[in-house]
Amino acid sequence: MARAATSATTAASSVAPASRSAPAGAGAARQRAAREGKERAIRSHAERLFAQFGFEGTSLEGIAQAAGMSRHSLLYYYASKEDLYRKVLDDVMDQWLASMGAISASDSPEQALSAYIAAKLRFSRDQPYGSQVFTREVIAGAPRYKDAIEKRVTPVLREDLKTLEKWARQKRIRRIDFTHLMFLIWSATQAYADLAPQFTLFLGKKRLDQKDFDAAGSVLTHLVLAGLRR
Amino acid sequence: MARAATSATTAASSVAPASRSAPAGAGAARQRAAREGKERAIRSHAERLFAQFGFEGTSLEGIAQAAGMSRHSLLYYYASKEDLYRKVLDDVMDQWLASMGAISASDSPEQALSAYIAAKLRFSRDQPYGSQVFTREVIAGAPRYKDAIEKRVTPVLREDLKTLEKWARQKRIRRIDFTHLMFLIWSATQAYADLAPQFTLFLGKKRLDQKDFDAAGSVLTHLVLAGLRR
DNA sequence: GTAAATATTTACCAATTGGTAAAAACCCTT
DNA sequence: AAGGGTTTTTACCAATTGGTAAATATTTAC
Repeated sequence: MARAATSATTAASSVAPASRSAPAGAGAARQRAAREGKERAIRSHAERLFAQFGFEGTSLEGIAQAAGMSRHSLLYYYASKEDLYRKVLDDVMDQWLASMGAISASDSPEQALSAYIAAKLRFSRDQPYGSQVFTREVIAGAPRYKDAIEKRVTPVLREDLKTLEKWARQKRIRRIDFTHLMFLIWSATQAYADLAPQFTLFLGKKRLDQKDFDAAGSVLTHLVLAGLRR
Repeated sequence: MARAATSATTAASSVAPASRSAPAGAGAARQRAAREGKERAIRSHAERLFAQFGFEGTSLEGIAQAAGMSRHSLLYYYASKEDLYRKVLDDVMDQWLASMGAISASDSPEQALSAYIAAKLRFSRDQPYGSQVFTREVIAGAPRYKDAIEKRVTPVLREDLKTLEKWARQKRIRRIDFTHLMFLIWSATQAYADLAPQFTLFLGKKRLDQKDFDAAGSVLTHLVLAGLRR
């Protein structure tokens, strides 16, 4: 009954129709571009479906259909479901690291933390599916991505802790338990992607808009800065 | 598809056994107790497995096996997978409402909010699986439990908002966006159930202990109270 | 002991799952 | 136009899925 992950309409999407009036010799390049486009399309649809139905609940058939190809073609590009899943999460991590970065140690604590929170919220707004896939993986105990989390997320968090610790030594912020502060910022910002359905339900609207994200940022930033004031 | 035609079997049979004024009927009581025990066992194992694998990723076979019975016996107690799933979430909601309650309007804001945060964290500690099932459902867009969330969670949240609003009018707390404040408290406390695997990974331990929950409560309470100070 | 309710087992089913192997079609370079 | 690499299609497969129906066993009440 995985009808859930299988879109009824075969129509599908994506994959730009290879512009063929390309100069001679560019055939290989066009081919490569087409391939990359297809792989990107696959990962993008997979991300959306994994977010909604989880790893086990998403079928390759459903992903392939959404991407406008057969399951067998999909398996030509990705060796297995788990392979695809991991590459989707790789994408998420890449984009997360690219858009986030660590807490800027050179700015003032107020500036740096505001910017950090804003960036994290922007990520939730722009990459809700990726965020959801990530959270689902974590809830399940990270059975397929533990190593990558350990290797890519943990170091960044540790770096941030050092920055906060330094500011505390300089008496620029109050010393509290910075680990749990980071957990709080992480979870509160993450929630605007993961728990958006619940939030919209309560707010009585279809989707969160920019105002909601602004308000969320204001509240969280205000609380964090107030809590760190000496 | 065909699941619409199924039901009424268990519901009908559980209607009062024709009030026989016979001497006690200790046998029937024992039988009823045994049945309740089995149903509780089923729901409890189902909760754990739904938390780990989600609705689609959990098989009735797996639940039945964990509960020490055949899939067919399980289907005797619960008409379908979705029926069982919803009843698991009913349990979660019951326990949540019983252990939480609204923000106490009669206490001082500081007292009431501290108690509220502590209770929510206790729930995350004591019912991590239920919390996870709930969050998974929300991430997926609450396709199977939207009504109950709307009916049972939303009113409580609204009540809490009114309390905060009242305090603000009385100038006992600073007026901020209380809706997003509630979202923040919800997500931050919820995270200690849902994201525990990530937190333990970072903390380098197997499971969160009481100290972690205490520290989490301290940080969150401190931030909330500091942010609400006028 | 017997009838009736309660519970479990057996038998069966159609659909879907992820994946392999090989043949066929397509496209690019020469 | 031919050869070679790249994609897609066809054919298969064994396992698992949730669910129904009926037969059987077990327990309870009389």
